[in-house]
Amino acid sequence: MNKTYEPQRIERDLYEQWERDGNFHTTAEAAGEPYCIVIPPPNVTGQLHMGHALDETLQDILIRWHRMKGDNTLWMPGTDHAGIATQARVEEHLRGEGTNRYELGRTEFLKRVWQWKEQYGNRISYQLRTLGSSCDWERERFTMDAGCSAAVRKVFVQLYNEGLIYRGTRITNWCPHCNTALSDIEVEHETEAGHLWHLRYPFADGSGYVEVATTRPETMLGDTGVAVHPDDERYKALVGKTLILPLVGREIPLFADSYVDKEFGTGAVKVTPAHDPNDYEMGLRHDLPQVKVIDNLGKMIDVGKYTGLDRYDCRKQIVADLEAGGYLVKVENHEHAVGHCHRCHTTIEPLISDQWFVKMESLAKPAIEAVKSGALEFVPERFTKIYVNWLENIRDWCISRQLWWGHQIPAWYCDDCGEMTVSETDVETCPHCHGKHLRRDEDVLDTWFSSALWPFSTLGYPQDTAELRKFYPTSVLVTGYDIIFFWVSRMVMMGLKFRGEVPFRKVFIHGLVRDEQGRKMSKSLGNGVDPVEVIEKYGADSLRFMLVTGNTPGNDLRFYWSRVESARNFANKIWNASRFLLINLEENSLSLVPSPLSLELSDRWILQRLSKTTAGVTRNLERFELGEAARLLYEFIWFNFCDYYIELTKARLYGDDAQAKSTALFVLTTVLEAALRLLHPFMPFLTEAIRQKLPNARGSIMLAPYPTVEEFADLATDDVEEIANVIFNTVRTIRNLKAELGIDSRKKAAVVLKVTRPEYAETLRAYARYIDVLAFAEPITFAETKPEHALSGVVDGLEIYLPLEGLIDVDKEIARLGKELDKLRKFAASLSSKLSNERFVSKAPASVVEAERAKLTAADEKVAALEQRIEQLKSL
RNA sequence: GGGGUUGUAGCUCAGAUGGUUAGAGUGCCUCGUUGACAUCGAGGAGGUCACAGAUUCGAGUUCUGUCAGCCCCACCA
Repeated sequence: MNKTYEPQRIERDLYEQWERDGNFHTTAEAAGEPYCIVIPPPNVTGQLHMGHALDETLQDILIRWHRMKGDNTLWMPGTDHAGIATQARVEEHLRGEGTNRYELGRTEFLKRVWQWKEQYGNRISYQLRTLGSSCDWERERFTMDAGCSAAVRKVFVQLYNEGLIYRGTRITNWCPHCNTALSDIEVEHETEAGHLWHLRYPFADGSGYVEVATTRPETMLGDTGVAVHPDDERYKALVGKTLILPLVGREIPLFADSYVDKEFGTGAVKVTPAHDPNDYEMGLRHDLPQVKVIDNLGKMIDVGKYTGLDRYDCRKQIVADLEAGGYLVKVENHEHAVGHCHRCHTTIEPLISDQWFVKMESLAKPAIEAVKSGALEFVPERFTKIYVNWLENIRDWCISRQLWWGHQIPAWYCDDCGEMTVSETDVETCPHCHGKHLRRDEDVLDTWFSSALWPFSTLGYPQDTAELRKFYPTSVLVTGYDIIFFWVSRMVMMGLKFRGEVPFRKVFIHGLVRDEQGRKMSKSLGNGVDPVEVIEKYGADSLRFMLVTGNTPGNDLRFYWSRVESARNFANKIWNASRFLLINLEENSLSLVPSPLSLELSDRWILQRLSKTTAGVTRNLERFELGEAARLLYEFIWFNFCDYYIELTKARLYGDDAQAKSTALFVLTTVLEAALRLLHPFMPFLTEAIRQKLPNARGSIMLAPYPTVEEFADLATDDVEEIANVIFNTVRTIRNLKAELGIDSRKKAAVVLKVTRPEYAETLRAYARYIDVLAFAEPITFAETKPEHALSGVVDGLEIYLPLEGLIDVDKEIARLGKELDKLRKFAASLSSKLSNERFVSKAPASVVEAERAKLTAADEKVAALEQRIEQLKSL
């Protein structure tokens, strides 16, 4: 066994062993309560980033914990076809080859995307493996595999038949760069510094003009009206008159609509129904023509000399021309929210086009009901509100995308009779006219449409499979807060609609991983840390431990290399503690179970601590407080087991008493083995590697039972924490005193103890050797008197003296003790004032009052001891 | 314009149901190479828990307000 833990040497082998042995796999028929998590499918051609690493780690912890608990545990893996992202990637690649998708044609292009998928599709799965993710890889799915595609078809057709999917001409968010429509949530609004142009629109009869204000002057080419508020006194008399659109010469009406805000700008709004969602609505209300002046690529069309200009170049030109024509009144600075494409960040252009939509209202209602009834729970709870608020204000979902990579919409148009047919199976003959001239709708579905079905499509839907019956609803969904709207809410709606039950009982939400400065990790900033690199350097366990500790559910966390190192140090500490045990086991080929078992104080203490740690870890896992659970383990292993317990076994291990030796080895092994099992969900590789070397363990740790308090009930019988703490406090005090005098911590010092609390006397005498060992003291002397030339300290129940004739500066010692005394007196005073407060004594629970009294007694004892001591020193 | 969230040691963060003299990691200072571990051990400095009120015997923890930061949602041109 090497002196340092080297994860690189073992992780791959262990993972392969687990996978080969089928440890990740389960069946619907297996024993145990079903516990299932479906993975948030990463982009099939993407690569692992820190966000995945966090997401996977949390899931793997829950999965491994439940598997060890004996549940029938399934972690369903898979990938997402990621329509726009993947298509854009391949298109970029084609550009490098000097071609494009239009040149290739749809069929050939799709072939290329599938090839691309074959080439890069496994990368992410293998990267997940390096993290230790215990997914049931035999069941790996893809959103465009046959089963998921069948699910998509079935759901689409049923929703269409029920009137919940419809096709319509609407104004939608359009990305001129991606050249497709987007749903509302794919648009990111950002406030930008822009301008407000005030323009003059003259009346046709020459009786002056109306001044309008706009942030987008170029759209004036498509204006078909000007609107004012019906109650606006400034314009009341003018409503109904005709205006002449500058530069164009078109006659447009001045009309009244209550949408207009009298206070904003001039109170008059130019109306461009084809290029603004609000204007579109007003246009419908007032029967205005829709004049389209911007095309799908953001270029001007059908506008004379402006035709072909990019929308922003056109803006400059228009403003110049308006100014030249005397139509520009003024330009103001104006901050306003502008929509950008969620993927490429291009400014969104609202355009009128034919799209497919899902009617959301009736689907949203049960999804809201699900959280109100408790069928679905968010962890942390605050995300419930965000979810409900979004669903309550939901608008129809535009699901068609003008892409080629994705689930093509199953709708066919007949060129003979003009009818449309929506069908689960491909249509070759028009059911209306029996014509053969059918064209399939070219659009594909929003990627999130298939993701919405993920919890049941991966379990076999539309087939009625054993898995679906066993594991649906799944137990927990683990995901970031950034996709609650995109994904979580839609899964809930679809799950309720098509399975009649929520897709998961709980949603465990986590935050984003940020860089050291708290910035979001992003490609463009180049500040992302590659988890694969972290794993190569420090091992998966260190990365996992770093990701899960030091933060709290739902909150963002920062990535620090120093925190990875700290986790690595922890791994190394465990490695070396294990090495210590293994070395000693080897040197003592003793029976592991001593007979009779003769536990001493330190054994009972560590077993008690193990039992309490088990309870704490379990409680925190149950509450999804994974970081707290990990912290408890860290403290137990490092501070209790390594710092104290291991040190205390050395006397026995290096001594001659075979039975004592055997007991120590037994307890060491028992505690370490249990701690490894407790830690396994967090650090799977290290714990497996070590446990395989232990004599009292067989089989993989991942299939071993998770520790319970009951497991240690026979060993951890009595609570010895109080006396143990007295001993440890004594140790700390002696160490302090030595440091005070500049004595090397490893240099042995003589120590005299004066026990003031009789109930401690016997135990302290019996275990005084613990103090020798931990504090590097000469064998302890017990005395009834206070040695004169000595440093002194007090802890509950005893006084401590380090006799150092000749080395003690009495005045300095008096001053030091005086300071100590002051602190104690203050503490005692605050306690006694609290206890003399009648309302405290009468209203606080008896146990609290009792505890405070005990503290006061102890403090008073110490005060008295210090006072005596100071008097004694003064009299010298 | 709504909603959420954060403000605790130099830095990053923990602190269930209100009740130890408020903790950890990291950084800093002083010591330390007898064999589990220098990826370590011992000790230390460092915090009026953003501010102001309220509730309570008791508030880092509950409530209200203020200030500061971050995030999400939203069709004022």
